[in-house]
Amino acid sequence: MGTLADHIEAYIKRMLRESQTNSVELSRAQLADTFACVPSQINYVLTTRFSLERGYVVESRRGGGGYIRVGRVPVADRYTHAMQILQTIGDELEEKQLNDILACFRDMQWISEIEMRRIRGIVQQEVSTVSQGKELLRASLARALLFWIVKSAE
Amino acid sequence: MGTLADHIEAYIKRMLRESQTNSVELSRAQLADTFACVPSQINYVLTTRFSLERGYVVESRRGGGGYIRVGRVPVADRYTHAMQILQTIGDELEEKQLNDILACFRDMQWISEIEMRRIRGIVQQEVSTVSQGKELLRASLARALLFWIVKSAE
DNA sequence: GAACTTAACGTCAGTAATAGTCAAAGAAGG
DNA sequence: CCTTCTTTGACTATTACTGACGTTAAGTTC
Repeated sequence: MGTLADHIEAYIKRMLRESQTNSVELSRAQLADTFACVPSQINYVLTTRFSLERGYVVESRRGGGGYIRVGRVPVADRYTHAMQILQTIGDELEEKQLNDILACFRDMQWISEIEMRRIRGIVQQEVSTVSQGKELLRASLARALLFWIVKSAE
Repeated sequence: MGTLADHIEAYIKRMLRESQTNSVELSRAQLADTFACVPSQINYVLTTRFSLERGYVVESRRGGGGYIRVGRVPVADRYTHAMQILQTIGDELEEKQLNDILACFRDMQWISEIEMRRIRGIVQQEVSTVSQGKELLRASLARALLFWIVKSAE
């Protein structure tokens, strides 16, 4: 006997399975009405169950004709490993750790030597623009760029 | 389905694609009539969807024989243009500005619709992990990812 | 050619329709 | 108990659309 959030999650996932396009468009208010709950409950379900890490992208628009679109991003098996490594990146990332990860990606031939240098360059460039929170920014940038590459390779 | 504004936007973009000259001339009153709306709705669409930030120029003239001309911003060298846009990103970047840049990149066919969503997803994901400096982080992430794409396309 | 008329387009503020955020209360499980 | 997950609702932000009123250009009349 699941919670309300579980039911809403299942409902959206069923819609996704039934859609040909791998994405569905919802109306927050209408969905909330269907499940007789407050609209913000829908946001709760989306943030807890349909995160990028779990393989979903959520877009939305407010105002008249607003909507919420939930899309499935396929996660290929051969990149599961790469994703696992990305998930080891914590809040902060030292330059040395970044180099380790880049070396790992290069060794796995997920990126080339040139791309490795390019990533280092971009990250260094961006990190040098801030005076505080360099490790935080480095972690975000590394995750973002490597995630992009992993996803693009699919 | 989309809103009225979305339809008018699509209509104008189709006209633009079909025109060889990279620009189209409209009659506000006539267009409003076609879509059965008030004329100012056309202005709304033009300011929200065809801004300079998104890579369009709009000229118009009032009075008898008045017109509205919508054109794509002239792009001599696509790479240069992309870099120029990236350089307009300052220290901070609001979500709205990011959307404009992404829309512009998509309209220039530098990125696909799917890639646009992916970037939005990655940036949202990363930005949501911090409590402060969201605009700062968004600016860095956007620059890094888009720079990566531009460089990779060279 | 000044005044008037007509035909465009522009602005702005208000209303309605959506969605997002956040903190606090409640429930469930250890 | 204590922690973590769920649920709620008050408040906020964004987007779409309309209509009244303003501005500009071209044509017409005398």
